[in-house]
Amino acid sequence: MSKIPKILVVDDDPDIVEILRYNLSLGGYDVKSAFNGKEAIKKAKIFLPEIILLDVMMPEMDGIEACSLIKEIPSLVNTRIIFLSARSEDYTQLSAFDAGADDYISKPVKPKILLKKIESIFKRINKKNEEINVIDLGEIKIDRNSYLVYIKNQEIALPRKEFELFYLLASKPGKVFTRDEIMGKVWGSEVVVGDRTIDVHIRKLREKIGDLYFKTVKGIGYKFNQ
Amino acid sequence: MSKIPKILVVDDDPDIVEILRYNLSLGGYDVKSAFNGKEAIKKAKIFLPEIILLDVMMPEMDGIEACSLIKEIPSLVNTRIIFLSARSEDYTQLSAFDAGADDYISKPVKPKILLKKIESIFKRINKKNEEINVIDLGEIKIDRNSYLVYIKNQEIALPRKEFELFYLLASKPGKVFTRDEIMGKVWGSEVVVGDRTIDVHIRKLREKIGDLYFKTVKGIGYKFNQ
DNA sequence: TACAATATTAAGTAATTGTTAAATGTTGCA
DNA sequence: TGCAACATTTAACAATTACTTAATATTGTA
Repeated sequence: MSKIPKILVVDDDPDIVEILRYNLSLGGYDVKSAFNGKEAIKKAKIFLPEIILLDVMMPEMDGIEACSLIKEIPSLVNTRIIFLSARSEDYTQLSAFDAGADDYISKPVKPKILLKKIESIFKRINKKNEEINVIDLGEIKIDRNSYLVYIKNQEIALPRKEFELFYLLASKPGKVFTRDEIMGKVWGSEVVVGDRTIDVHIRKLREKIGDLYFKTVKGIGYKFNQ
Repeated sequence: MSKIPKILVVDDDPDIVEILRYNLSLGGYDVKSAFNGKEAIKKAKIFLPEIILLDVMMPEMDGIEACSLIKEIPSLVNTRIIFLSARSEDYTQLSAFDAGADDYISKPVKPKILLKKIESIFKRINKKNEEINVIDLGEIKIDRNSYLVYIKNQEIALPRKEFELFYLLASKPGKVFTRDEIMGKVWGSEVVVGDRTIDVHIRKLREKIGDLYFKTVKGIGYKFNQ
């Protein structure tokens, strides 16, 4: 599923391009480069990178303009753009974000920070692609954006663990989730909590959402029934 | 609404001034010129140009100094300054941007590039003035141009951070913004401030805008509800 | 039935957020 | 420059909410 992540580096200064390219390659990314806005757009269309590192200041077409144009290309709507800026003042940031930038890094770029930032963006990308933010089962809706649950159009707010548990079970109605599975996905595999914890949370859901929806499968786990 | 855009050209070399003036006039701009930093400031105050083309190297007062001074004149805060530099080395760029420059063009100036850049800057200016700078939710209006908020037609001035936070939350009513998200977008992903900073700002907003609008989603973040 | 698994409570513990006031930074102006 | 006004951040503590546990009751099934 996961191929090598692609990054396009754009800066008019060949030295900077080289430094970035070197560090990113070491980080295991597939890197290509461009030296001005026009070239960047041309290459981006073909290369289809997940991330573009874009210098703000470039002759001919500056980064902000390039960013605006890139954001209008359908095949690149999901491409994240990170600005490289010489200063981190408000003006630049604002223009950058107006133009559709997703983040920025100030020069001089420190390799560690760069890699960390890139990594966190990829994490974000993958997370976003995996998760569907709204589960809609007709009578019941679960909305990750607002962290709300709607039962027959009535709004219910759930605490985090309850929400996550509900979200998990409702993601596949009818499927039995084992206790281990629930533990791993809602609590994380490193957390150690007692056996009754899950039961208590199920109980709260039964209280708030409705008893009938949650079926115990003794010896195995739980399932959600519509 | 749109009158003829005004540009002030500043260079100690009369030939360059003449070339620029000629080309910009052809491009349909209202052009005036100055031959040193002092004269530039004097003329800018009266002429109120949208853009100033400023040579970096000039006798008496260099472009960077002039730029700093211009940026301090209230009536010229929105004026964009473009540097003309003989070389595109990092040092010059850095100083220039520290001084508040918005862009630069390296000499020799190619007319086509110049006009394109000027055009793109005007585009940006106009875009900025018109565009998404106003959030209108009926009872509540948030105007980025004036940094003012209107609640039931009552005007409220907010400090920058409070404004940015409010603007962010109100940009997607109902959406929960995680603390990380808020941190990244309002404070910048490189800034490190304590945990309570966001809470304090939320508190101020609740005080000034209204308690009900801002909902805490414990363990996740905050959301704005209309 | 017996007993292992789950349900139910209430209470304890932990984590997160709210509230202040004071410290620190900024900015504009005399 | 130095002051004054304001903005921002911090720190300490309070309040709230979430989560877990422990004790006990109940249930389902071999």
